[in-house]
Amino acid sequence: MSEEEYLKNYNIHDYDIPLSTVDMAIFSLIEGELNILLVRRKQQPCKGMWALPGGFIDLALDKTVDDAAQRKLQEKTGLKSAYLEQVETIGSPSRDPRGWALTVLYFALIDITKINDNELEENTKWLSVRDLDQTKLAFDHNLIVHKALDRLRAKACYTALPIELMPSEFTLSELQAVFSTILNREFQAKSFRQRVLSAKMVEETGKSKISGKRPAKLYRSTEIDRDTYFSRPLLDKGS
Amino acid sequence: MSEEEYLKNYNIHDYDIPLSTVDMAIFSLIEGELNILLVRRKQQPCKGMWALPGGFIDLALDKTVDDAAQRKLQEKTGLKSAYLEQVETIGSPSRDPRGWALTVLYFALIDITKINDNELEENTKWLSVRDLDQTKLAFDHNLIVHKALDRLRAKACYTALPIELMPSEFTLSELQAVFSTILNREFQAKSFRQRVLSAKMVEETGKSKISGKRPAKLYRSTEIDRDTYFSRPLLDKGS
DNA sequence: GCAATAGTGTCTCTTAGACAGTATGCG
DNA sequence: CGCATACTGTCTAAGAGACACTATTGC
Repeated sequence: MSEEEYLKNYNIHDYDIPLSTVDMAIFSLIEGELNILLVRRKQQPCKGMWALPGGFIDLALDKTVDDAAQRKLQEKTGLKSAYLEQVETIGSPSRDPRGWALTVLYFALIDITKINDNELEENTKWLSVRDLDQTKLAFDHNLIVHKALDRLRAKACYTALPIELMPSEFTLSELQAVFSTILNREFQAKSFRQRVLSAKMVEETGKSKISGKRPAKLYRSTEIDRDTYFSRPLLDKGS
Repeated sequence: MSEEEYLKNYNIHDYDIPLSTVDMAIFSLIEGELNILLVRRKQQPCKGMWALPGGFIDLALDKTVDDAAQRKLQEKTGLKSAYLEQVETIGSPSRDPRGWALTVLYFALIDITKINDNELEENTKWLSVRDLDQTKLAFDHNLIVHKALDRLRAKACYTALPIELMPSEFTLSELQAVFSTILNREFQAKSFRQRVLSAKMVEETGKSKISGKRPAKLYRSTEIDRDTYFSRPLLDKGS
């Protein structure tokens, strides 16, 4: 049989295949806390429960899996661009009552100041990651949100990824506070500044932020930051 | 409508969903070279071409995606255990002529001395990764094998992962040679030994390997190696 | 002894962390 | 001025790389 004949007779609906979704762990910083976006499920299954934003890959709309993630991000936040990274794909027959379900988990880091509150859909809320363990989410979302968090924390140890959570201009004290929040440890101002400056992860804007006390220089992120590593990792194995 | 009613009426075959596969980049060391396992496709599509081992997730056999990867590994190599890591999930409407196809890519690191050659299926071969670019593989497998290689190389910069390619006992000179092969750079014996020993990635067996010249101490991998980081990465950004 | 491979002593350089000290704003 | 926050000077310690050196085998 030729490939052509084979394809003519091939019908995907003849096979049992998993249902395929994308789930998004969308993180932002609100009042110094790491938050994650949740949506209340409007439809069965798990109707009424809080869940990660996500949904089926749309074979007509999505040219890649990343496209599906991008589309979900835009549907829920209105944002066309943000840092997006695939974390892991999880599948099992028991995680969705409809059957063997496979989901591609992404995390997104967004600058909360870019969000118009009126662009947020109804039945949508930000939850501090501190409160995650007291919140029962739909499906296995409690589990997978931790996978996304673990990835974010791991990457924060050796890259400047948390910069993606910042507004376009920020002070180094603010950035240091963000790393402290994510990694749950304190840093010395001297060595923190040395790290991010010598790795050229940020550059001066020339402007300053006047906030009552001594003005702080404002920085912006450079282009080269996503896969720029610290010369030594911010070891955090202990905590 | 209750969840129960909803599920009763739900039929996955009513929807257009991607076909879902697992692909395996199985690496081993043969004569000091990193090799990858390829199989010649027995069936349409791409019949007769060399491809990564892989196949459909079997909803009856596989309880997780990792199970599917594990099953494929065993079918092709006979190995029940090996280091297995999910790399990335790739999907698009064009990568498989049968339709929108989603594949979960894994890499496996195996100790070649554990393979019985007669357990290898027919139409299976090891290819040196050096020769990959001269070999046209089925589907987008040239592309995705590079994703697996990139992951392996990135992890070799900061973890002891290449130990998984070694036999159960090995000398530090041999291990150093493996890192050199993978990362394509030389290392100083002094600092290399210092790194792996101080990170407690290996321990002495008490035995020695007599290979003509001065005997070399034999080491085995410790339990803690997979996510143990070097205190500073083996920077390799240049090459 | 010699060749070859295994493994070490020691110096230098870079960088993280500690911590005290200086700088610059406001009231 | 005092206070708070921003930022720096300087010392110490750890670890990586360079490289010469020693160690242990077979022949």
